[in-house]
Amino acid sequence: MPPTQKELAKLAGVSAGTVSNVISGSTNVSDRSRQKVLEAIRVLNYQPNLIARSLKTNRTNTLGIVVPDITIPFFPKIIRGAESAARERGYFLIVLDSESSHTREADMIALLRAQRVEGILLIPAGGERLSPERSASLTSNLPVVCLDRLPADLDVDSVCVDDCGAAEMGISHLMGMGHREIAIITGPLTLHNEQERLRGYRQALKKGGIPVQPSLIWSGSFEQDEVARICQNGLLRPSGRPSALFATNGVTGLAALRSLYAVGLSTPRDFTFATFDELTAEDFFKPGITSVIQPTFDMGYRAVEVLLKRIDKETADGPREKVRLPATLIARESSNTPFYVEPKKNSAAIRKTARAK
Amino acid sequence: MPPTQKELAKLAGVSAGTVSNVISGSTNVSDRSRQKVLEAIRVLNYQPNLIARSLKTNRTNTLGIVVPDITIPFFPKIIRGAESAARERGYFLIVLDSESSHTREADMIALLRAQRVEGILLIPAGGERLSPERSASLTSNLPVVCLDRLPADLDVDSVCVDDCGAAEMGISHLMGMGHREIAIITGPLTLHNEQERLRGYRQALKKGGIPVQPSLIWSGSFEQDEVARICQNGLLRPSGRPSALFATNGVTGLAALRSLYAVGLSTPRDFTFATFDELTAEDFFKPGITSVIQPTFDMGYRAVEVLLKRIDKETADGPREKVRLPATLIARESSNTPFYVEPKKNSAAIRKTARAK
DNA sequence: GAAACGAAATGAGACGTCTCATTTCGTTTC
DNA sequence: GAAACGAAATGAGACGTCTCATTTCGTTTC
Repeated sequence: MPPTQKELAKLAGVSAGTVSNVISGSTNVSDRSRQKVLEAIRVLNYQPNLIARSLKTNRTNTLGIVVPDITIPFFPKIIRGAESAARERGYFLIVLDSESSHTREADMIALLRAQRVEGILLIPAGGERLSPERSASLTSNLPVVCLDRLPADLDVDSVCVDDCGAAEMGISHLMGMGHREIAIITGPLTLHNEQERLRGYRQALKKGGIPVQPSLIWSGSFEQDEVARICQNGLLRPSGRPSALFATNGVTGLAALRSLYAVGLSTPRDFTFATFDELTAEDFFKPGITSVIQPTFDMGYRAVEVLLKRIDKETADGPREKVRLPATLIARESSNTPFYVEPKKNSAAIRKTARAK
Repeated sequence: MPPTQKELAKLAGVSAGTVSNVISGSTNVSDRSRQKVLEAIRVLNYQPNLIARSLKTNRTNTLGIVVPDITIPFFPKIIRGAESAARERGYFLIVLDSESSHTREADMIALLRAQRVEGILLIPAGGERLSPERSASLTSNLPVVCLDRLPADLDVDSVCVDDCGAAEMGISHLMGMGHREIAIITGPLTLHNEQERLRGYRQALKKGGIPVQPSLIWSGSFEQDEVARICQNGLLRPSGRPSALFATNGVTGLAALRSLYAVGLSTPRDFTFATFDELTAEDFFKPGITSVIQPTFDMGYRAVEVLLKRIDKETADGPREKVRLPATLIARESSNTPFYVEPKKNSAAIRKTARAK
């Protein structure tokens, strides 16, 4: 059994209260007593029992983060940022994985609550929703900051990228390269951020005076097979293959690339491509893939800041924070070739690709 | 404040002891009392305070895992396996990141210890070592299972891949394709597993009757710049470029590929390549990269099994377990072209590459 | 040197839970 | 119906820490 303060007190020849005062840094301790206690700590290799302390102080100095799938590289990057901010402020961060299941997510939150964490960072799972009452009760009296994906029906603090604007930037880039037939493939549209990104697509087209074609909106999934099916369907549209494809997240984007490669199409030869998120080892992909990059570290970092503000009694009553961070576009080979459409000769548009060089 | 058992007792009209008996599942409770308590739990939305329970029972049902860098995809996969095994047995898993620093690793372990986790999975940080006494004291009275990287000076339970055998398999594969001048690039050789993989290299060459050339052993690093320097140096050897390169881990392997691409060399055109570990989105790399794949999920899963065996009073005294799991080789385009060496004509070997159609 | 004062030290009590010895209760047996 | 018995319920005490009211101590002041 690890040593306790009582044993320290005995060894140092002072009372247990004095030991506690030394450890918690009270000033009303004489140098002589402090030295004796510190010596005892050294001798017994004492480490405070944080569990007992938490029980008494009702503080755990611990935050929790629940992510949908820790094996998707996007999330560990956010965790890194969150952990950094937490540590700087003297908090621990417990990482849990909901495996993209709302049920499991509820379990994880209940667990963190039972562990008496002081607040939670939540990247909501996709899939089936809990009833609103259920999810409200899960987080009642517990500060929660949502990251990346925002629950439609919950009014909470949140940190994410300016999804609409970021998508618009990506699409504008493609339009700037001369594309007019730009398909978009999304993740599940039950996710709020996916909806926003789709909105950004519409917005960009509108600004560019290009009509939105329903046959170019491929509303998608995170599943490889499903994405493959969607791509196949999309390619079959009567007016032919689009010249460019934009994916609203890295998982779907990678799945789409795989599917298209599988049927013999490659970028940039057969289609121009850009995607949300950095595909891992992106600078190594041949060809390089144009990406809309989210500031993952900052997202985690900022989210902890917002959460701690909510936890702090002084500032807990502030208005809901909705942090929107800007994304960055990195243009690479998959999209940086200008694309020209010849003036219509007959009903079928004729496309040609001209390579600069 | 969340409701307590005392409040439950008041509402249900029974004593606090009975409430506790219901919650902890004792049998000596009448159905009538049990129903009343359960009803009270429902009404108050009671959740047990795990902190208070832990203080009393001296059990936390929590394990910790410390990884060097959660953003390296290899580690989250291990975490997934560990979390799975832990959950099945009713344990929670706290994930911490040592950021490859031994000092920070020590802090993380101290933290977990103060949190009174029941055991630790440790993937040791590289870099500067702590003194043996220090690291021994860190883990005294606390079950620890080391994963992947084994500390040379600590006798602990461990789970890792058969590093030597796995490397031998990779090298044999290259030899089987006709290569005789095979360079190996490693991570820091302070890591035990890197040493073992290098040993596998020597062993494979020995069995194949090929002499080991010091100029083909590029002892390396995880840092991109350092790896680039090492590759450059390696290429300058008097007897010319090796025909094949084997990397002993994914991080170094990816860095090496980048460096070589940067100087205009590509695989498989200019050199044959294989590496430990799956490079993320590997099936998407062009060309596909031959990999020695570690059973990451299983490693995490097995490690928790070993750890729990050590925690369980019944089996805590068993002999040290040294689990060695087999790796798998997946041959892809970067290495699956047979390579022929023409019989020596003069002192300088003439190489030629024949591509099977 | 007694009184006054502030600093230092003490020790009781509590955080929410579980355990276990003790008490209460209901049923069975003769 | 009293005695015996086992099941059910109770309540005191403890886990290790912190807090805070109280006490002790040492120094200063007149």
